[in-house]
Formats: sequence, C-alpha cells, structure tokens
Amino acid sequence: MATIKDIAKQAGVSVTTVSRALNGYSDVNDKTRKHIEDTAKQLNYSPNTLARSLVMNKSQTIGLLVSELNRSGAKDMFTYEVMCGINDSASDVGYDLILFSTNSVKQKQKSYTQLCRERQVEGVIMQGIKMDDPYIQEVIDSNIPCVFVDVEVEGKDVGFVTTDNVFGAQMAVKHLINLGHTEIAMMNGHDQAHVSAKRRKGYERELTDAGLHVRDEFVLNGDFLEPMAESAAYPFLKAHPEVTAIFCASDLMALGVMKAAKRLELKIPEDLSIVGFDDIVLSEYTNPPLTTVSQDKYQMGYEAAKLLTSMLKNDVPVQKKATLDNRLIVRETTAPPKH
Amino acid sequence: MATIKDIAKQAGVSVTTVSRALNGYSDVNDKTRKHIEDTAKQLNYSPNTLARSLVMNKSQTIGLLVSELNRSGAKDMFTYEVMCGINDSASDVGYDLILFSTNSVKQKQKSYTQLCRERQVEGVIMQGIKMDDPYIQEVIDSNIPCVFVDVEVEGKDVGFVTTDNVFGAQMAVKHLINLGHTEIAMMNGHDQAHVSAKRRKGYERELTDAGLHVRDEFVLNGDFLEPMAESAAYPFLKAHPEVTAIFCASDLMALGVMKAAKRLELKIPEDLSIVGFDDIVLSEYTNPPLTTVSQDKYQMGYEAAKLLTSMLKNDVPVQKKATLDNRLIVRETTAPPKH
DNA sequence: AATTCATTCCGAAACGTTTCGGATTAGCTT
DNA sequence: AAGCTAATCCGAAACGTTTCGGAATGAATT
Repeated sequence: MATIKDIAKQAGVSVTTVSRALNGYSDVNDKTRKHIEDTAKQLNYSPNTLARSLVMNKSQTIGLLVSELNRSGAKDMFTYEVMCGINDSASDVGYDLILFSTNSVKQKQKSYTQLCRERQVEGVIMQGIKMDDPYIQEVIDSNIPCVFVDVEVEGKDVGFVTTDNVFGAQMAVKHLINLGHTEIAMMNGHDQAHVSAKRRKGYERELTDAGLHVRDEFVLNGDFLEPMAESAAYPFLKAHPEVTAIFCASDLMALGVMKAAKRLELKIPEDLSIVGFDDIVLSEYTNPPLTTVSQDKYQMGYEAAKLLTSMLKNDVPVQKKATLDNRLIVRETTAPPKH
Repeated sequence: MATIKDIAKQAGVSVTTVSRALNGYSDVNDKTRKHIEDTAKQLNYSPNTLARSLVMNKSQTIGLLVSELNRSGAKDMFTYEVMCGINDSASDVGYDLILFSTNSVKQKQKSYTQLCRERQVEGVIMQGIKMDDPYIQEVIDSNIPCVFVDVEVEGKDVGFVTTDNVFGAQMAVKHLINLGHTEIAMMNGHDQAHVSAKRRKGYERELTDAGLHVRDEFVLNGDFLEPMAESAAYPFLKAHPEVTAIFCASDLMALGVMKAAKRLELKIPEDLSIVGFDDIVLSEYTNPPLTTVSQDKYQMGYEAAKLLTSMLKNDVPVQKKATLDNRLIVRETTAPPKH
C-alpha cells in the first residue's frame, strides 16, 4: 500500500504538498500537481480514510441500526426497502454506511452509543426500534445526531421521519364505510410502536366522524405478527359474526386474518372485507390481492438519510422531522357487505 | 470524548499503562488496573477504533458489495436474506459490516478495490455480481481477501459459496419427468451468471438420463426478470402447445411464466406445470403456490462470512469454497400432464 | 534600492491508539 | 552485599493523514 510519503519521496516534494495537491488546494503549481498526480497513479495510491478521519475528526460514515436484521424480516421487506433508500441518499453525499444490528449489540454487550462512538460514526439512523427500548433515551441524551424511522422523538440532534399514519388509517376506514360497512374491527400492533397509536387514532376518528360507535373490544392485538394476528382473529370473528370488515395495522397481520377467515370458511371479500397497511410486496400476490394503505418505504429511508446528513453539516437549523403521505391501494379484499 | 490520555492524566499513570490495563495485559497491577477501569468508566470512555485500526493495521471490518441494492431487489428477498446471514456470522467474530453498492461505485467513479482499500476493509463479500463485471478480475488480482456468492472463482485470497445448482435443476426436472412429462422447456436467466449454466446443465443431464430429447429451442432466456420471462414465454407457449411443463431458473421468472400462461388461458397445473428455483417468500403465496427448488439464502450468507473470516486469520489453509445443498419443495404448480 | 505582494512550497504538530525496549523497584538467593 | 529475578511501569516511536504558520522566490510597486 503506497502512502502519501511514498509519493512525496518519489516525486521529490514534501508530504504537505502531496496532500494539498491531491486535495485540490490552489497553492500548488499546476506542473507539480500534475507530476504528483502521475506518481500517485503510478504507485496505485489510495488514501487511507482511517488516517484522514482520525485527524479530521470526520468519518464520513453513518451508522445504520436496525432491530431485526434477520429472516423474520424477510416477509415484509420493510427494512430492506428502507435500507435501499438510505443507501442511495447517503451515497449521494459521499457517506458510507456501517451496519449495526441489535443482536450484535447484545453479543458485544455494548450499548448503541458505545458502538457508535467506537466506530466514530457521525450520525445514526434507527429503524425498527421499539419505543420501550432502554437504549433510546441514551441515544437521545448522547450528542450523536440521530434520526428515527417511525418513532416520533425530537430534540437537539435528533429527528425522525414517518408517514401520516392517522390519515392513512382514516382513508382505510373511510373506504370501508363508503362501501357500507358499519361493524368494523381493527387488528392493531403492539403498544410499543408509535404507529399503533396513530393508526388506532385514525380508525377511531373516522368511525366517530361517520357517527359510528367506537368499541374497545373491537380492537385486537396482533403484535405485528402474522401468526399472532391469526390466533387473535380466529376466536374474535367466531364470536362476532356481525363484524363485516377488519382494518389491519400491517399487511403481515392482514395475512394472518385472511388465514383465520379461511379456517372459519368466511369468503373474502364477500363475508369479510380486509384492509392492510404497508403495501408489502406480498400483498399484490395474496389470494385475493390485498387492499392496503401504501407507504413509500424507500422514500422513508431516503428522507431519513437526507435529514441526517443535512443535520450533520448543520449550516442551517433544519426541520428535524419529515412526514410522508400515504395512499390507499384498492385491490380485491374489500367489497360491500352482503345484505 | 474522553481519550486514553485523559484517563492517564486523571489516574496518574502513563498512556501505555492505560492501554495495557484496558486490553487485559498481565503486566499491570490489579489495583492500578481497577483504578484505571474505574476512571475510564467515570469519564465515559470509548476506545477510538479508527486510531486503533490505523496502528494495528486491522480494521475489523468487512465490506459488503452488492450489485443491486435497490427496489427491484425487493421482490426476491435474495440479497436481504444473504445479508442477514452475513451479518450474523460476522458479528459472531467481532467484525462489522460496511456497505458498498454498485451505484455508489459509479457515483464516486471508483473501482471496488479502491473503495475497499480506502476504507481499509480486511476482506469483502460480493453478491449479485455478474460474471462479465469488469471489476471482478481487478478484485481477484488485488490481494484483498474476497468471497463471492454464486460466482465460481477461486484463487489465492478468493473463494466462493454457492449451492448445488446442477443437482437442484436435476431434482426439478426429475420431478416433472416422474409426473409423466416429456416435453419440458426451460426458462433460463442471462449468460452472465454461473448459475444459469449450471442449471441448464442439470436440466439437460436429467433429460438425457431419462432418454428424452434435448432441444436448444426449448431453452428460453428471461434475464432473471419477471416481465422478460413473461414476454419470452408468451409466444413460445403459443407456438408450442405440445410443451406441458417449464422449469424456470428463478422464481421471479416463474411468476412471469405464470402470467403468460394466464393470458393464454392455460390452467396451472392442469395444462402447464411449472417449477421455479430459489424459494423466495412470494412463491408460497402465488396462486397456485409455486413448486420450487429451495436455496437456503441465509445460510449462504452465513457461510460466506464464515469463510471470509477464517481466511482472514489464515492460520490454516482453509477450503476456499462451500457448496450448500438444495431441496425440492413440491407445492401446487405441478401435476401430471392431461392426457 | 527598498518595499510589498503573490505564488509556491515545506516543517512540524496533531489525531488516539499500540508496542518495543528499557527502567525502576522490591524481594530472594547466594 | 552483590547479583538475579519478577513485577510493574513508562518514553517514544509509529500508523497515514491534515493543517497551521511560516519561508523562499521572484515580480511588481514605490
């Protein structure tokens, strides 16, 4: 590995000059610059970013902390698509991504902040973190710039991006109401997600606006998991034949509800209308294809990285949150109720 | 950020001693070690891995170079699942992952090797790279340890992991033959993938073994893409009504073939049997569910990282390749031909 | 002829670690 | 009392950069 010193020696100039030549400073003669560039190429030189980062105190790296980087995340491609957006946006402005996953946190017995500081990341994006994660507060308290995906926290050096979950839920429920449904249940996720609260709020608001009754026992808990949703939906649907529609807080849970409906021999959408949330890849391929509220996951990632990098070069005090729009995608799991 | 110097000053010892104390060397008194550890904690110290890497010339980082880290990869979760395996395996042995994507290569006008050397990664895993990628040779020639996923190259410092594609294809075709099919076509990917050649070999070998005719015009090219497969399959199926089964080199292409069949009003599996390859998440949800050859993508990633890290601590000359087994998953797109 | 000034270059310190070689001390052995 | 050993500590160099402050040169201005 050729270093800047090697170039200096070979080209007969000082280290300083090589550095300044290669970095485009103006106080070096065109001829010597050319000469230095040539010998650099000849020696197949690559700068050592470690050394550079050390002295400049800027690593040009952002940490990506995802909770479940594991196979279970494969079904909803949420994490993956968000990552793609982050990667594209970060590489636009010359940042590289370093991957942390929560199991590596556990493995190394280190907190997120320790991990970040050791690796000298300039900022971090957190995705799939639950609200009750004990380390969240620690990250906020640290002065590491940070943006969350789908967790609404703000502060000095911390922001977030999310989608308009309340309105998204309202669109879904309104769609059902417009079709003529009146007995509409909801399959919600767990309490440790902001989005759960928001989507429930939208659900209740829309019911209220339509003059329909809001009933707590119509809101189920599926923990954002397919099997959990199935086993919660099964007894509920059995006990409540009057329910003709279910709004689900995630597509994955909608899959579970569809399975429960199948076991109960309820036809979709004739006997039971279902709306999901997320628009995961799968939802286009279910039988029948799932009506759902689409979130632009790629865009969320893109905006998250954009937000973070703009915080990093904190020239202007930036808006530290971003809310993206959702849209309803009507497929074939929704129809007017039978009678 | 507290440094080792701050600790030294505060604890009244030298930098050397702090370093040796914190790193568990034996030549430091238990009492002073304790004292140093306490002040380290008190100052909320985190070691700076950049500095450490610089002097030790070991970054504890491996690069992950994926070709298409973008939305189009979302459908087949291939890349994602491989990544999960890599991440788990790497974090087992204390390595962190840094993400490069080919578009960042293009963006920065830098070659893979430059990227790797600048970031001082100790080794790199390459996934989704085409055989004709101009940089492959460069990576091989460089002395950066490297393992490829699904590209069979070997050499000093380079290995690969793949699955038994020939045998996988044979299983698929044998399954069709056993059902009674004799006119079996194949939808292959592009020429720039090792797996294409392998799967075709398996297809032909199995036909030959069964005494069936191998016909070049029965092998189509779908470029591993769903729409390409659809538009290749449509005219072919129309022109060859005698064909009762198609073996596809990827599930994504199988989806395309299914669409083409639908447009031609061919019933699956009654009029046309289809076998895919990969067992992507989607294949379980198609209508009907897809019979396919399953590859353990997570395991491929896991083995790739394991291979690389064992190459890195090159104590023993390791076996520089790994071939994983596949298995046939029979779902509902295959049945005996009609008459 | 003395002065300013722009251009072009360089020395040395700094970033936060690790590590080699040696130094100091105290306790034992003769 | 001299020598030896083991235990414990430390100074200084090194890793590959960037950058501050200044130095040398020559041309242009007074």
